[in-house]
Amino acid sequence: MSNNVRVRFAPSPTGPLHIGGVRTALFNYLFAKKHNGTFVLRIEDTDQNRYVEGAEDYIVESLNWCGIPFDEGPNTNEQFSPYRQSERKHLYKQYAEELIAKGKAYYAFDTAESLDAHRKDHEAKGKTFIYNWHNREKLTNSISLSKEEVDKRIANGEDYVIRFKMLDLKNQGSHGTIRTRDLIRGSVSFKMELLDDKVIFKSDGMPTYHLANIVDDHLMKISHVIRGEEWLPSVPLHIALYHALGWQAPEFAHLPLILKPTGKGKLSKRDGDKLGFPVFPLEWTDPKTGDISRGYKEDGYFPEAMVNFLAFLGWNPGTEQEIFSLDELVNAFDLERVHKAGARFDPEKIKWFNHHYMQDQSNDDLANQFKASQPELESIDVNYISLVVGLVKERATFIGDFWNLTHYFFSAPTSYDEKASKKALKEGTKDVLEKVIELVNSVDDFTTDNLQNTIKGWITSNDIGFGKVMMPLRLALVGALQGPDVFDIMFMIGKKETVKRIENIISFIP
RNA sequence: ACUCCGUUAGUCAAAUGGCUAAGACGCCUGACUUUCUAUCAGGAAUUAAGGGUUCAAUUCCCUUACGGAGUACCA
Repeated sequence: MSNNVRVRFAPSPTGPLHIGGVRTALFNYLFAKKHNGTFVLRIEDTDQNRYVEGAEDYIVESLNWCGIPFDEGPNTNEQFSPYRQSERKHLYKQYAEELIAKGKAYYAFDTAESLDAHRKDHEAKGKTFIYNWHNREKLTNSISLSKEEVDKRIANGEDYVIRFKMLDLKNQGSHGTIRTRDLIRGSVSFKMELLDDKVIFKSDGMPTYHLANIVDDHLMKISHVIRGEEWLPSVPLHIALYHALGWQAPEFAHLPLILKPTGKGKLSKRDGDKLGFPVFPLEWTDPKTGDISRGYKEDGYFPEAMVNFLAFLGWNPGTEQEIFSLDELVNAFDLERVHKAGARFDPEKIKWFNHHYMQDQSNDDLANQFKASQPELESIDVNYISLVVGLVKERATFIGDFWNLTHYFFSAPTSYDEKASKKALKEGTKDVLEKVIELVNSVDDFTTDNLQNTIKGWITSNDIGFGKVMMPLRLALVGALQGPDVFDIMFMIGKKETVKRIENIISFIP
């Protein structure tokens, strides 16, 4: 596995890229980079009905925002292009026909309605309709029909699909099982007799996922297929297809699914709406309905935080280290350490990662982001904002938290928190604050240290009790009982403003 | 219903056929003779159940339960 590692992320452009898809892409990326391989993006747009305008661009932008760009893909002029299946349409039919010629596939004329009827009929009897070896001779296809009849139907332009002959009793004799090795799950086996004859080529002239997928993986020399667990049941089909075409199958690795934070099933857009967190990397506007789905980026998450969090959903390094840069992830990543069981999505934990990555950024960087996001700060010196940010950033998770945390650095409080007032404003508070004004005025060199020494000195020498002074003082400056060190706040807003705010609250006290 | 996959605290999860089953998020408590959503210190909480194999099982095997996925001319 040196330089021959080629992996692909192969989404369908049917809407915004789901967070689970991002994780799949991430694991592909990590695996590729770990082995000095190539990460390919292939757009699987074989279903024209489900194509959604803008979805492909969204996928590309999302990967870029996450910092996991592809090496080959649409609009890169690489040797295996094109990378959109719709542009590779001409490639697939010949392989379907090759399979027919080899007796491994056949034409089928059954209409969707008649198959539906069969399914309903079976269901009513408590059985499952499977189109395969046990009934294919009774259905309408090139096995049950004469060659003339088949030719005639095709010549008449009748709709047909091509089905893969999954198990051929005449040639394969026993039913048996098909066994394979999955890089994550180990040995996996399937009973051949229960498998159905899947449609590999549709009546609209397009291949189905299964055919297009293996043809492209083969042609693009994909060495490892890393995809979601929902594909595990298709593995026997894919392996049989590789065999039938005389190709070597790639290695498979099926990733565990990402589950809802609570309740049953896999994570869906609805869970995000209900519980108030995004399930998409970027904001998405539905081109048809105009509905907007929020994105991690717009909600204030840093891509590093999301990537770090996602990496730990279904994988861990086996050490106690949790904070990983992308490079460190590449180094540590190993498919063997990927879990088999589905992982519940925890919106709280990704916040914790975000908080952590916030602390890593410089005050200046954060100040610039803060300033850009808050109209009130337009005329404020960014250096001042930077100092403010430095005082509060350890209690912020998002840039969007800053305003709530710091507005009193920029303008005086216009009201006082009711509960805090009850707690802080007691009998005698007025006198205490009046004395504090005196003390503040007496500090000529207005620094945090000088303020602190003066006021704390006064408190201790008069044996007053810190709470009696500090709480009303904080309330005067902030409007609530929150924020960083009171002396830092006084220093930042300056002597004049400090005095003004204390006078304000004195006049507020009845 | 059938097929496949899975199951360590509320969640993400580590570990080994054998000492008190890591760590993180969250939660609770305390501290910081000034607040807190921060910080620090503590705490509660887990091997799904039942059978085997074994001197010994969370680890290996079986059964049950539960969970997930798939059973489309969707991917």
